[in-house]
Amino acid sequence: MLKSAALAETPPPMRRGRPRKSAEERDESQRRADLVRAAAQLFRAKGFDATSTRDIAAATGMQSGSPFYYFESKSALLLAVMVDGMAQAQAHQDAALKALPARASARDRLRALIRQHFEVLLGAGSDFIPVMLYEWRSLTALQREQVATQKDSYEAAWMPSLNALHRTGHLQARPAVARLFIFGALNWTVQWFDPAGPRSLDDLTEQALCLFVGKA
Amino acid sequence: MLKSAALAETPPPMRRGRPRKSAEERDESQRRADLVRAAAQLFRAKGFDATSTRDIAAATGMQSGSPFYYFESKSALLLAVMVDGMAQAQAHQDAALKALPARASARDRLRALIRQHFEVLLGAGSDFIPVMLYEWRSLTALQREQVATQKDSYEAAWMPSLNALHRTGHLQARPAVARLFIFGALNWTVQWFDPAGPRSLDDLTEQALCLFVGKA
DNA sequence: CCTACCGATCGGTAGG
DNA sequence: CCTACCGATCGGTAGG
Repeated sequence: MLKSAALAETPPPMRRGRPRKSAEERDESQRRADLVRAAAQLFRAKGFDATSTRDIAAATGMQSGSPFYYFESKSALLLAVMVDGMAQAQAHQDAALKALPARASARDRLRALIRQHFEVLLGAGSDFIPVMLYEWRSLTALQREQVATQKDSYEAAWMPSLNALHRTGHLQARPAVARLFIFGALNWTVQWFDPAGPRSLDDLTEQALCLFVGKA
Repeated sequence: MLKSAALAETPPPMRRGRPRKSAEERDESQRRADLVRAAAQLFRAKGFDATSTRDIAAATGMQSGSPFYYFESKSALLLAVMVDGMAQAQAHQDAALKALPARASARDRLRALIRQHFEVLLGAGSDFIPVMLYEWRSLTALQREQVATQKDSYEAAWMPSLNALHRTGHLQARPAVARLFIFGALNWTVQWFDPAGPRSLDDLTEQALCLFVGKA
């Protein structure tokens, strides 16, 4: 039962009543979350294939066979990293849009989207999305569909802003292709951005905005 | 001797005199090129770690141990793919720039650079550069330096055009950051572009140009 | 180049 | 969750 929940990755049921989980349940889901976090970090640092389930176990303080108590396969663990990551990214994006004034301009909306995307991509402890971007290949076709649905919904939220900016002539490429190029430009930053370097995420955001839709 | 040549990856010496290579030498360098091409294709399709040297041997019609007669390690084979790929890309880029009219505008120069980059990235049988872009991690630090030098030189050729377009106000982001974003946008196309799809490389080029520096 | 082989590592499982 | 283990695969080598 725990194992199938791991696959479907639905958040815990959140019933209204008081005693939600026994102590053991909380322990188990905590251990499970530890595994996902350690996996995300290792997959990002060394790649999926180069990371052994023993590495992940050790990073979580377990013995070699124990991750398979929580996940039915190494690949299910990878899926969990991606699904959790996309769910977090979507939540952040929703919050960022909701925090915007109702009459914010398309430019301001795009800025907010770019800024929060950088946060999720380059912020401290953000290994989930980079893993999703660079380890597609290691998913089965079925798993890929599942994550693709989340990704499509995440990216679709950008289209209203892009369409509006295209209408006003600020975005000069066709919005559908522009979206692909823009995500490419932003996602590629994980290859070169140095959090310890001189550039801030705010600066990066402003430069990206200038590049795609010009100044002011 | 063959092995060290494989590491340094210098093209065959090309002496002036007549009998350049014996038949065996030509055979050997042909077999070597076969290995590099097969490796590039497999590394791209399945990734470096998921490709065994046995896969590569089989794709070249050899037995399992034979690739090690030509390359001292699997990693040396990966390096060869990248070094050969960058050398080809650089040659194409030089040719594309030389084919331009002497008084071509900065916009035309950038268009030519983008167009030829797409060719090298997405054209038929172009597995070398995608491998270089997505298998960095599998190189040793020393190997990485070697390829980085080639890549720096390749990308440096874009700066005059970007600087000029910045001066005239067509490129609104700082050229140094713009270059990073632009290569991200272009390189990311290997993730989504379908050569069998409706979009042509010419169309893609024009849309990219519009996105970064606007129309006309 | 092939044949035959080695040592190491890996994902995964049984049984508790 | 741990212990103990299996079968498979892999990079690489010796010896011709």
